[in-house]
Amino acid sequence: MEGKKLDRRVRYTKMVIRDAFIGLLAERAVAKITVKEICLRADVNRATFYAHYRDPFDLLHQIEDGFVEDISRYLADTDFTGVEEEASLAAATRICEYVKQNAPLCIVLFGQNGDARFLDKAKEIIRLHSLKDWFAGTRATKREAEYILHFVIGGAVEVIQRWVAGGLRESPAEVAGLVLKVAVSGSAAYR
Amino acid sequence: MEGKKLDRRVRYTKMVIRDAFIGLLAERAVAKITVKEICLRADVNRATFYAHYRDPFDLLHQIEDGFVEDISRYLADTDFTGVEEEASLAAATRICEYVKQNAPLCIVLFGQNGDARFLDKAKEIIRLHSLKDWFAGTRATKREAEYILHFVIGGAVEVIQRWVAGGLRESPAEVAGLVLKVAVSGSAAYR
DNA sequence: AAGATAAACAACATAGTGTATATTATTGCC
DNA sequence: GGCAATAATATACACTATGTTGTTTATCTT
Repeated sequence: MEGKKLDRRVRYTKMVIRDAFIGLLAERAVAKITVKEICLRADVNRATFYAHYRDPFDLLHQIEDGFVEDISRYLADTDFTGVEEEASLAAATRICEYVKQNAPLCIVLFGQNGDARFLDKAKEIIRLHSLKDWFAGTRATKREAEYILHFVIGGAVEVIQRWVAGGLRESPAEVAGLVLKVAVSGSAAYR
Repeated sequence: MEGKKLDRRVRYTKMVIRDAFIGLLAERAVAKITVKEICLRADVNRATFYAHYRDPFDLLHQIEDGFVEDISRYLADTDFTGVEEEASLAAATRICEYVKQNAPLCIVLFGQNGDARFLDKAKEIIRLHSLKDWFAGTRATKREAEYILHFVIGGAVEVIQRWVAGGLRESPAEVAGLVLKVAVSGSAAYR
């Protein structure tokens, strides 16, 4: 995406702004964070912030989009051929692994101060990567099938959120396994 | 909750402020809405706004909490004795009915400009009303059971969100039925 | 080393905030 | 109906963050 390598100064500036912002985001919501604060913490001139971002929301969205792009690429890089269910499990595990690897960022993005749009973006990515599998061989109507897909992804993301909030105590494989099991067989799978 | 009857003037003022705010919320997120705008639209003095609310977030949270309280009371008023699954279906249907009855408000609260915390509150309410049922007779560990519950509620709310966003085309009973079916038997129920 | 580019600095007009005061209008109640 | 209470208004205020601009300084690329 980023066509050319950036000037070291730019990279540095963006990094400190980003870090300062994420630090603040751990404390409160974006809406309560001012440009002034970010710059004070990052030790960067306010005009410099405006040279790179429109406002704190723009910054947040860039961070979010970067995350979504990364995870999307991460999934695209993997070949999920094989039995449908095995492939799905592999994909789910891989997502969980990515989350675990990027824990510090995920904690704020999925946490109390993250915004709803990010979650929607994340869901959409997962949706796109699992669509083909879920639509194959269903006897549900098209509309039902869509609702089911939304249900499953909504549930999956909810679980990942809880997993992150709880400190990532289970392994990625465990979480993925549970999610997939419930997604396929429902809560009855545990009765 | 509201102990005493309010002065007519107060009721009127709160109503116009609320309406003006919801109108604005249909256009953009809370963070982008100013007190000034709300007052201009509501034709109310700015000082009057501050007499009732700290800021637009406070207003939003009051609206959200009112919604959650209402739905909570709505559920509490209903007796859900009977077969576990029947009772769950009745509760789910009732929630969907409530949403449909309050469609204009739900569209903004569940919509693009709603905040993540509201969804969390809503999920928590549903959780509290379904906890007893889901924890009964499971062979899952406690931790697994909690994840499953979160999964199901996350999925259910996701479906309701889509249902609202899509214009409430299905009946409450249909939506509730689909949600419950997937929750219990998973996507495999439709294979 | 030289030219290019980005950051720092400082200054500015603007807009919204939150609060306080005096004034006017409406309400609830005897 | 009249009156005390209370809410809303009009207005003014200091304050803070915003977004922008022009200039200077530091750093990068070649």
